[in-house]
Amino acid sequence: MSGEDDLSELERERRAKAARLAEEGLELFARRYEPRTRAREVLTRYAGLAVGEADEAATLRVAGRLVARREHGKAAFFTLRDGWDDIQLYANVDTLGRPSFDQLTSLDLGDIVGVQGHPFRTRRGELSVFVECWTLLSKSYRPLPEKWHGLQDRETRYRQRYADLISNPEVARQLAIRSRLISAMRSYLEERGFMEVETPILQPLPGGALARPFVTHHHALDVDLYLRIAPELYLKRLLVGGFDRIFEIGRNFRNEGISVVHNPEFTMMELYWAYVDYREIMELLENMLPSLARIVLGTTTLAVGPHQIELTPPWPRRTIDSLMRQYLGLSLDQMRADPGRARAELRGRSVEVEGRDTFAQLVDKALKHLVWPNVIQPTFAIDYPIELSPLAKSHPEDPLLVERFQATIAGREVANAFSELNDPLDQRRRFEEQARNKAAGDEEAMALDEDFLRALEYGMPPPAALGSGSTGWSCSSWESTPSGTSSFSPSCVPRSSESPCWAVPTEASSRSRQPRQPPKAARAFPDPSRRGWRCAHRPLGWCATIVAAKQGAIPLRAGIFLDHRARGQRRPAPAGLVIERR
RNA sequence: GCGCCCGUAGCUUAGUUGGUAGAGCAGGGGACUCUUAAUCCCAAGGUCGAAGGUUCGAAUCCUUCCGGGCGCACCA
Repeated sequence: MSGEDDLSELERERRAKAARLAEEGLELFARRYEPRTRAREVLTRYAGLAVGEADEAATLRVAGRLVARREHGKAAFFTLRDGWDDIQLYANVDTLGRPSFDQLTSLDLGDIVGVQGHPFRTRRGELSVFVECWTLLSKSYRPLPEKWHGLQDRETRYRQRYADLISNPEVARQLAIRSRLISAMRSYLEERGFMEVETPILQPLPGGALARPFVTHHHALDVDLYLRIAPELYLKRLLVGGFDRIFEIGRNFRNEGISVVHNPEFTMMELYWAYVDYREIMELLENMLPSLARIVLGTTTLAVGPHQIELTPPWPRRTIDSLMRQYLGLSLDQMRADPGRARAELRGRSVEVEGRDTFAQLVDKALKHLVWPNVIQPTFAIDYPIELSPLAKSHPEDPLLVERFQATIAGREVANAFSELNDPLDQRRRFEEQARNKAAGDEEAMALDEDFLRALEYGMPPPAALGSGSTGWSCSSWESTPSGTSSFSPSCVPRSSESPCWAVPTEASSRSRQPRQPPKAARAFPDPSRRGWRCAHRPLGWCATIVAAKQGAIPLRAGIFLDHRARGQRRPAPAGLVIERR
């Protein structure tokens, strides 16, 4: 809790008002409000009430946050927000009595209240709850963002997702859709004989995808572990063990750039199906998505931007070769044989390419810049060149192709699948290829996983697999409103004030007094020689930078943690050392 | 990493060729018993991200720093 000095005028005003209400005998933070009816249910149950009509026999109890107030002397209207549904309240002096009415109208926007009353429809036609009595459930000490424009600032919206959700209920609705989608997907797969499994997130070797991993450390074992970049290799081990239809929905972690569609931690569904190839996976997907859409949205037609997307199967299958011919004017063979010409054709279509781009990268860029933007309706792009897909099984008719598809909807890659390699010797060769790339400086190259190869050597039934990231099947492609991100809590660059902060008392402070507000968990002082730590160096405030050292290639700085009462003094008493994560 | 842009009251913002800030919402006081971005009246709220510099004078121009956003690249 900040000291009074740090509060804005508005916050002081709210605290004073809260104290006043408490004096009048109001409990500021109640325990429960039960039974209660959700706003959504009230709105549907009484949708049939005619204008001006009231159902005085009914008693409703609704609860939520006051987000707007319209006073009319001896009457008042409120907007109560319950989740992402708003319902109007009407109160007047005649029903509540003067003291209760005055208290109600003096509440702050943002306060959470419970209200008992009956439903009626106003003369202007809005279904409302006529307040007969009310209870304060939680006092809000912070003013809400602007009621009409909502919270706009992107940074604040991501960092303070709670404020965003209060202020922009559309975001809450999108997240609820996403949640229902995942739930429906689970049921759909289970009904078709797939078993949900959980595989390690902490892995001794990161594998199954080409990406930079996050590293962490197991202290008891004194070994580095990696947060998984994909569950793939562990799911395949389960296939070896005999499970023939499995899937996992969970987080993957990739140490890459952060953007609206790329969170370093993201949810992904991976599915493995033994004894089939990518054709069955295509059928599964083109049947599953419309089915989920019907459950979650009640329709198989989606509005995405200006486009109407129809999910009904079958979706067209287009080979990469035919897509290249159509959009680039070159076949795959031509591109492979003459990358220079492919580069020229791409440049001619104003796609930026670099001289060192390989055949695989050129195909990738052509897909991304020329093909996907033009493929609006659900489509399977199939039969990728082998250079793009080191883990896929080769095509029976063309050794330079693999059995792989990507499903795209409205130009977005929704899923990626292939018939999986199950020859351990072949797999070993491809790992070794990756090892050479690693040696050549490719940070994303896959590590050779001996245990995984051993599993394959026992024999894995031929499987096909599907991977689908949540950005593909969440709001942006399922709903027309772009809400920024599909994540409940988007990752942000940590702020110095939000970074994990540890402090240990120094001699000086243990002799004097502890700072009034030491950072929480001020217990351990992590070894500063470990990567990724740096000093907090806020210029004047809680700490001051005292040294800048260099440890290996990592610049390190440690700081003195000051008792904040000592601010402004010439020689403040150091209360501890502070370091902060980069 | 590279490029472009931004930072003004709790929120949403205006600010002209440089003359030390003007609104709306929210908050305070008052009026109003069916409003819905309610309305009307009154008053209050700002070291214009920070520090330097140029200038008689800086929110505005310059430099540095801090915080952030958006493209591109990598990728889901």
